Amino acid sequence: MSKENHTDTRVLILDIAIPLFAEQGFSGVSMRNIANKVGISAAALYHHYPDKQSLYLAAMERAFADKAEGITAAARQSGPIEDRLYAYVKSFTKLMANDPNFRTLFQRELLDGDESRLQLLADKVFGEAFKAMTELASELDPDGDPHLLAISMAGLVLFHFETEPVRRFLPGGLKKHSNLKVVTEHVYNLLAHMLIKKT
Amino acid sequence: MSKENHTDTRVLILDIAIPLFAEQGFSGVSMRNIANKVGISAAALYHHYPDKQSLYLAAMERAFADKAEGITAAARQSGPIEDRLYAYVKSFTKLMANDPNFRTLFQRELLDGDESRLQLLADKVFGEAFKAMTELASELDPDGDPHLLAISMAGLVLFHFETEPVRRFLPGGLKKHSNLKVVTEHVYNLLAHMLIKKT
DNA sequence: GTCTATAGCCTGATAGAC
DNA sequence: GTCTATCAGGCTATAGAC
Repeated sequence: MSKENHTDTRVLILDIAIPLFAEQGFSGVSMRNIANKVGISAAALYHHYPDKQSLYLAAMERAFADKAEGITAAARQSGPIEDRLYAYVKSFTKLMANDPNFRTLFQRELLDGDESRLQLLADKVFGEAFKAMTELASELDPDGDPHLLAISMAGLVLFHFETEPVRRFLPGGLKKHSNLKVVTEHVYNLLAHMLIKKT
Repeated sequence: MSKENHTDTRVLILDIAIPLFAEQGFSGVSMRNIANKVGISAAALYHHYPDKQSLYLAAMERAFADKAEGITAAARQSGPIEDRLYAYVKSFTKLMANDPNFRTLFQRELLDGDESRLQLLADKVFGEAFKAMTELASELDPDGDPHLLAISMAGLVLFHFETEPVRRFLPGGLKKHSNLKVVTEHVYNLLAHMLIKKT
């Protein structure tokens, strides 16, 4: 039916490569590393992907596919703005807490992504979700800059997970501080102050 | 006087290596890359540092030295809490805006740092500054968790710079959104809502 | 679709002359 | 303190058998 012959191996390779690239980055992972874990030779990898770059891009596409849809839906659900804000924070936090590969690869792309990869990230992964977030931001603070507030709303969540490995060495750092519910409540309460001020 | 013979070259190597490691990460930079830029042979590098790992650690130590002192001082200056909060946000934003190598290396260490490197980061680089931030957080929200709020206060600033390469592809993204003053005012206003609620 | 073998290059690191 | 030369091994990628 389709032009290409999609075998199980083709996808299996990506599912093995994704956590490897997340943990060690593009230049930290070799084709042999991936091949060994898949259980085939490095040469066989080249039957499925023409080169390492293509394999990496295919892995990113799979790792990033449809990940932000829950966030978009949460920010746009019906109901009072408090509920939408809470649903947004919860779904964003959930994504970060439950999919560490996604989060890590996103961080790595921010550091290492070239122009075209960043454009893809902005358009296909976060485009619609970010638009929904700016709409929410406009309601939260009609006089402010929605882009700035949307970025803040995202950073507020992400940074709690980004700093997880180092926080246990910082004063007051506890295990519960990476807990989904704890982060959700904290960030929601912080952002909800804007509403309290307005009403 | 000192046991080791500190030549200019020893420091020059680090100042060349720091931006390279920031841009391409540990595994993306070779000893030959560094040597070429310094203008010496790769073998000469090994006269100054026993191996690549040691050179990298020395580069981190130099890149991170005394960077957080301004933040500590700002958070602990005398005056009303509004002023201290503003001074903190401004000094943190300044550091992130003016020292991209520092910021990038910090992000990379969060991704790739092993236990001992993260401990060093927590103790020597951010230890005192983070303590000052938790004290500020306690004043801002006496009923909240100061560790959580301190993390939020940092993430709120950092994320605006972390996302700089991708924001121009997102709706509403403008050049001014990485501007020092714009970010400072935005983050300060956001955090100040907590004060308004309390007073 | 997978293998072995290998080309050609880059890697970290060392030896020894100057 | 820097050099050239080199080692041993890893890297991406290809050739060709099965």
